[in-house]
Amino acid sequence: MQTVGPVRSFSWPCMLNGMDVVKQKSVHKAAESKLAELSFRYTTARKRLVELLAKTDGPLTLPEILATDKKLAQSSAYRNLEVLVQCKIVDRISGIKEHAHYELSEFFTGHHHHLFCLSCGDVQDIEIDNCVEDTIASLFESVLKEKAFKPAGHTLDLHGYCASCI
Amino acid sequence: MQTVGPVRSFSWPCMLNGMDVVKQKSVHKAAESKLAELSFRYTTARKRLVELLAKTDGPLTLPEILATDKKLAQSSAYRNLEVLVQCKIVDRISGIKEHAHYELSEFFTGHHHHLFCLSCGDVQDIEIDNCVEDTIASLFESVLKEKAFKPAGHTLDLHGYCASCI
DNA sequence: TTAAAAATGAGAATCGTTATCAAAACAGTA
DNA sequence: TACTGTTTTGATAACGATTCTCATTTTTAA
Repeated sequence: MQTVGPVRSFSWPCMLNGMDVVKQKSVHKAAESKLAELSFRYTTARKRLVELLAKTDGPLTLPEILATDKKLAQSSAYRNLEVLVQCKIVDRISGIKEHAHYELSEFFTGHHHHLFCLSCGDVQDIEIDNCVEDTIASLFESVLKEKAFKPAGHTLDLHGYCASCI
Repeated sequence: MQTVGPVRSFSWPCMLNGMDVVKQKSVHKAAESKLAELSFRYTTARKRLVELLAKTDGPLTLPEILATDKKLAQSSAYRNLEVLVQCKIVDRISGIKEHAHYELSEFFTGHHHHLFCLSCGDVQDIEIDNCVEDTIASLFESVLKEKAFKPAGHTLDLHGYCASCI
């Protein structure tokens, strides 16, 4: 069961999970070129990871990834996800519970945020209002003034209880 | 060296790190009563933890806590911090780097957010504009409508590089 | 006091993640 | 194609933060 989500208002190459075949191809192309920039190869194992994350709606843990694609070896998956994160192809979300979650980076999915289920540890994507984003951006400015701190990004995550845990 | 920070605009019992002796006493009183609610005792070890966190400016890791108070045992410190978190006396901040950070809960310190240093893993407290908070609150509303998700809190954290890592 | 319950602390165990290393796959060159 | 050096792989071991175990100590309440 794989559904296509709502269209997001970001410029190319912002794409959605559950993206169609044409878009998936450009994901692979972009991934390959991003890897090449750091002299990494776009191997079969790495392609399988990107493929899997591209067709999945929402971030996955490593056990979930391994369960979905039985051909992936644990140690290689960890190593390759690290490489993909380094090349900004994948984002790693360190959650509240045990396992980290992985998803295609915001380069592909567009800037978004997360819902963390405090009960089961599941993580969902959410988009938020541009006006909130703008406010956060202005917050950056004031932090820059008050503190000697060089901002590089932010996380605005909501914690609560997901449908299956309510 | 222990300084008193700026006054925050939250109702009692919002207090600051580096709080004075009188306020520290009320922290202990509140901690004791919160523990009692769940039938926990306010033991010496727990008091030492609260004392330490109350007089420190910003969240601490467990190694930092043990280094500061040599009388605390590692396993007991972990166990007691867990109890204190459970009683909402302490907040646990799972950072980007290895160790989690602990600080007095927002019940004592007021609602605030964090700066994560991507380089050294240090975590600082920051306060943000009420208007940002309001926007986030309204965000909750829309999430409630769109998803079957029961919100319980949020984190708005800035990632970047702290003064000593720039 | 005394008995039951809770807390302690040293060490062992757990578990997500990372490192190791020999074998396999690959790229470039002649 | 064969050669050579580099990258990747995957099984396994190691690591490290946190949690668990359990005998001992402390505390509570009768």
